[in-house]
Amino acid sequence: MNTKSISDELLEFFKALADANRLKIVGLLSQKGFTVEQLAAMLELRPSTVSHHLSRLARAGLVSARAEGYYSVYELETDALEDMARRLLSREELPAVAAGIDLDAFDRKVVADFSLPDGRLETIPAQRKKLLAILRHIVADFRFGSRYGEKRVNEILARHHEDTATLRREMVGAGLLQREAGKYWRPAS
Amino acid sequence: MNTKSISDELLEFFKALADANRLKIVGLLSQKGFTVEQLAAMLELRPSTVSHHLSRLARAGLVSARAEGYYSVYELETDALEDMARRLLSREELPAVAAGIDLDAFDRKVVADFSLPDGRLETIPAQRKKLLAILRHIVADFRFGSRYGEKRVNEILARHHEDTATLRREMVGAGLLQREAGKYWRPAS
DNA sequence: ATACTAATTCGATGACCATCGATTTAGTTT
DNA sequence: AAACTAAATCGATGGTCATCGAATTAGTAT
Repeated sequence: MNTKSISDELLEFFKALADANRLKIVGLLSQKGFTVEQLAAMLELRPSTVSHHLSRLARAGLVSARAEGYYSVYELETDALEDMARRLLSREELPAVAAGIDLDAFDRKVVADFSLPDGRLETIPAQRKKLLAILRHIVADFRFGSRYGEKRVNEILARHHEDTATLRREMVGAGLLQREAGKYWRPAS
Repeated sequence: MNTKSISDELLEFFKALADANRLKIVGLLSQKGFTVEQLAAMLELRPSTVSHHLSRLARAGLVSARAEGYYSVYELETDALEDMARRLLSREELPAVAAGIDLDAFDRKVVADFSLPDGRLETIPAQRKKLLAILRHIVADFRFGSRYGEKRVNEILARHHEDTATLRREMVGAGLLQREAGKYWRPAS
């Protein structure tokens, strides 16, 4: 309600400029101010249409109106435009747009696709990317700092799939579990 | 056909980013490369939809694909994005968008609105802005460098409207004609 | 106060396009 | 070669929005 999110603001900005006639309006206003009538004549549009475009540009903060006698003269807010351009260069803005998007959604989808109703795996995926997603899911059953014997490891893996040998080998291969002297553990990070 | 105009290029750019999901895609790709599948899972869209979005972004030069095993990994073309942002700051780009737009269209429309079929004025506009448009039109009948007597001035003005006194006074008031010692001329510039 | 005028708002219409499911394509693995 | 899979393409559908004309508003001039 109150503060508009960064994404919304960016979106509003791009949508405002994503129209040929609005781009032309901005181009014209970059030279000097114009009235609605003048713009309508130059663009061969109806004043009502131009008014609509100007209000969209104004919502995005790109233009502002100044009353002058009969007319209202519209002018370009060059500062707002430069601000936006600079923000695009800032390298912090774009990642912010993706903030809040669940990066693990893919893993979860893969797990769901390969899981039976009881939570066990129907099959072990052959494709590398999906196998890794599954393995990342399984490794959550191991605690950091604990050391497991091979028998205990197999018990845990068996909750997901009977082929514990394959799972164990892949877990180690992917670096999700480490092994030394017959003991397994989950490496930090 | 050959070269895409500056306006078209800018428009393509803005339209590519004027969609919430495409903005999110750009935000995600600003962190690392992703496959169509992964993006689809994260955005909760169908792969075909994501593919469509990516092709639009690619048309605008904002992303590119790299084949990797089964998948094609999409990556952000950060250079293209920075180029665009810099162009927006350049202060030469926007006026170029308006290039080719007829700045005199307003004047011509006013002249047309107030002219009778025979080319003479129906009335002299009361509004300042429109009166000036008419006067600028009429002054084209006077040559630079010539000096006109009042009688000759009236003859020329009478081609447009019978009230030559008003026209003459307004022309001088607007600075379109200058007068000294009973002679009139059209000042340079 | 009355008349006039530019601008805005409103309702309707048509075009564009985001999205989907189905199909096809390109490329990989066995 | 055959089987498989991610991605791309296609056709259909629904929603958004540019555009217009008509009605309304705000503000100026007579």
